[in-house]
Amino acid sequence: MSNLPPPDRNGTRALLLDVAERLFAEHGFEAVSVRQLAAAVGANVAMVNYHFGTKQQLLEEIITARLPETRERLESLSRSPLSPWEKLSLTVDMYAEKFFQGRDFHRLIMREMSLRQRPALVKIITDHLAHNLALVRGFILDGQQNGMFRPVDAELTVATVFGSFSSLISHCSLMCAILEEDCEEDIYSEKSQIRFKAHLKGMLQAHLMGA
Amino acid sequence: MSNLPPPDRNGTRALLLDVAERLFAEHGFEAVSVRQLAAAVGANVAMVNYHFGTKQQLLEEIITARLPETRERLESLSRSPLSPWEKLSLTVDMYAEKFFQGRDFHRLIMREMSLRQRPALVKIITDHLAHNLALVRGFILDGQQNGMFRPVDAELTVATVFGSFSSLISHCSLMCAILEEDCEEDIYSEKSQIRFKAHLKGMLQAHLMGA
Amino acid sequence: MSNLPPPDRNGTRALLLDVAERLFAEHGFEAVSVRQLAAAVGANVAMVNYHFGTKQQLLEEIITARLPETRERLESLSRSPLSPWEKLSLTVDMYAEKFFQGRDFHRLIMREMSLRQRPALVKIITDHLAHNLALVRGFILDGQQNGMFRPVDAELTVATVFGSFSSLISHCSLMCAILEEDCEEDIYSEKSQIRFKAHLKGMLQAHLMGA
Amino acid sequence: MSNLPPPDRNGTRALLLDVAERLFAEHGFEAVSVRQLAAAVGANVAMVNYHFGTKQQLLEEIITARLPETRERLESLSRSPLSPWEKLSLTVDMYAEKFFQGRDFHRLIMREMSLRQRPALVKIITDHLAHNLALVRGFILDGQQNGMFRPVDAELTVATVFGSFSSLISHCSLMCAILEEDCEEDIYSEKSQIRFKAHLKGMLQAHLMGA
DNA sequence: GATGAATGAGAATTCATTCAT
DNA sequence: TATGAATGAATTCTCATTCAT
Repeated sequence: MSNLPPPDRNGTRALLLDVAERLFAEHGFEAVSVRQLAAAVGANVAMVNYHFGTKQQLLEEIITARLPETRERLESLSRSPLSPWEKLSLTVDMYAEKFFQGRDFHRLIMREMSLRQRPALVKIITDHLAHNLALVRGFILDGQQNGMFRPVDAELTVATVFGSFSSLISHCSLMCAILEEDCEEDIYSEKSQIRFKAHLKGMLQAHLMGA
Repeated sequence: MSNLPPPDRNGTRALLLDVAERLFAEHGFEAVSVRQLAAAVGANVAMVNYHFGTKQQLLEEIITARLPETRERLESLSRSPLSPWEKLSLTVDMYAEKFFQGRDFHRLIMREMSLRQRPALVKIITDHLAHNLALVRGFILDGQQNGMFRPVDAELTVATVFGSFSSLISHCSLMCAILEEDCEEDIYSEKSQIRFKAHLKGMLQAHLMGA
Repeated sequence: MSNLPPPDRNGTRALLLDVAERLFAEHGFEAVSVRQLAAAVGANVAMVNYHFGTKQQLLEEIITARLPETRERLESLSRSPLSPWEKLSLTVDMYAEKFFQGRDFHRLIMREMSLRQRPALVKIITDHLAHNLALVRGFILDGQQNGMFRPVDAELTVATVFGSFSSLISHCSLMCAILEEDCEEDIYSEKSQIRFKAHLKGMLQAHLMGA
Repeated sequence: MSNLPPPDRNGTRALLLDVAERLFAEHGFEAVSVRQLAAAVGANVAMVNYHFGTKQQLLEEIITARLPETRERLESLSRSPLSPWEKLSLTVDMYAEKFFQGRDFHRLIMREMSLRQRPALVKIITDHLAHNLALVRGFILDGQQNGMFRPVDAELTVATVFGSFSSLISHCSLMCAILEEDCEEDIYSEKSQIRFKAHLKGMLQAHLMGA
């Protein structure tokens, strides 16, 4: 019951985490130098190593800090007494909000997964996401067992949902072109989010429960 | 009267293109040094610059050389007298084959699109893919106009299909975990490809035409 | 209460400026590598870039730092109440001292001017020197207006004086041969300087004022 | 008595000599790459080494080929029955013509002399020029012996004449500024040459023979 | 916590030159 | 003579990291 002052009150460290997340997401981990980072937060070059040990540890901290969030929300959803379809529907809502809001973070981990550069990090990310998606798959399997859902390919259905989110976030320039938006502000607007949720839910409904 | 097979012509150059595609796909453009590349093909360090000018121009050549392929196949499909659903179905087949076979290339361009490092390259890729996806959207719109398809969100449907492919290729470690495969050989096997095609077509059918 | 003399402050930076001036003057900018420079001052290769950004910026700093000196002295001479001839005579003295003492620097800027490699730098040097020589020409024009000097070609007279200095500094091996000196120590000795001043003043006197 | 076709009828070799002289003069020996040279004459990279052995031997051939010219003309002038002043006057004419016309060559050898990079080459140039200037000094000494010239400093007088030419050629941008010409075409025009000859002869006359 | 100088490894690139054809 | 690919050394510069203050 120690009422400490908020532990990350220290400005530089928190700033570095924030700015690094954005810069890594935009240009890639290897393309952002420690000097650029330091300059971007108005700190000394040595601060990254002082606070995080190495540049890679900074990356690891960015990622591991935010990974557990989704897991917790999915698990509580899983324990709730809602119907499988309601759980799936809320899952779509939650993912949409998370991905749209934390675009940088998700672009970052998705790109990290597509590389074979830092296997330990890939494993951490993969384990987290796989656990989450297994929960989502559970919703589908539940629905199939009680006859509410048709016998679709549950794993690939989950993959399709995840891929839709992932692509919308990672390939923003392409999505702008497809959606004929002027990009960036438009594509991640509240309106777009609503449209995207409706599309995914509609498709899942047809897929799982028929028209 | 020497009708030799091109003897050693372009040996080094072609080798570099091949090996670079694989290495860039695996570790990312910035993480692969020119020295590594040269070592991997058993050539001198200077050969990359000799043949391509700069490392980035090598990347550009890799990408621009293979981009037009898909476009041509989609355009001929577009001109064919098949029904919208048949066109869509063949499109799924073609994309599956292309993505599964040319995994390295597609991982590469998808990661490139997710970065803001080389805007000119992103534009080239985006333009090509957007053109292709506009053709696919055309198939959906055609189906909707002749009453065969339901009034779904055509653009986001296309995005979902693309996202499914993209994620399957780019996030291979995650997909392995979801599909409970031992990865790599399994996930891109003939069997998986058939499964994936069936899933996508089934989902599209339910989405577009009802159960 | 430590009123230390600047202890080791700027050690490396100042050393680099000094040594680079000498090496650039002797072998030419392009022929001196950053490695050689670093080795010559016992510093790390990266120090040139750390302190000056690029090798060329080091050159620019060497040059722009010392250019203004002469200007100030000529301007104060210009404002003085001396006669035109006295001004000219003191100008010869000053130039002789400057050139003999700062041989490396002057060889450097003179060679730089003879190249078309770094136009921005050439412009800076040219502007400075042209301003200075315009002041010297002013002394001649003044003398001509008040009837003390004959109507010689003022611009080319200035050019001749400058050329004499320049050649003595830049073509040292040739000057040694002409003057039948054993070179280097002899040619830039106090004795030589006196001889050179006397020659130039004598020639100018005959040229401007008759025997 | 073999009436061969002129031996340097071979285009590439002669072209290389010409173009290299110009490029070396403009940008300096070290700044001009063999590839640039080859490109400038539309030949293959290997041609420089094929024709001249090394890049430096190309430089040496450029220089040694043209050095003897002036010597011969001065020696024949020396043997002529003209008066010392006439000889000096013709010397000024000859130098002016040579320097103005062969600017590139003279800029090149003058810059070479100001470096300590290629001592053997410096020695060859120095020996040639020193021999020539010794002849010119002889004209002055002759005039002094027969009482026509005053007892000026003969060596430095020669140095001044040489320095005037040298500076006019090497520091063209500065000379343009002093002479308020728009440069390049103007400064080396026929008119400028006449002006320069008149100035030098006038100055020498006053210096050597009084007004 | 923070600074600025310093380090050593490694990056991409360019160089003159060579060689088989 | 001429070509184009190839070589290996050397170039400038940037990197993450460290250290004394």
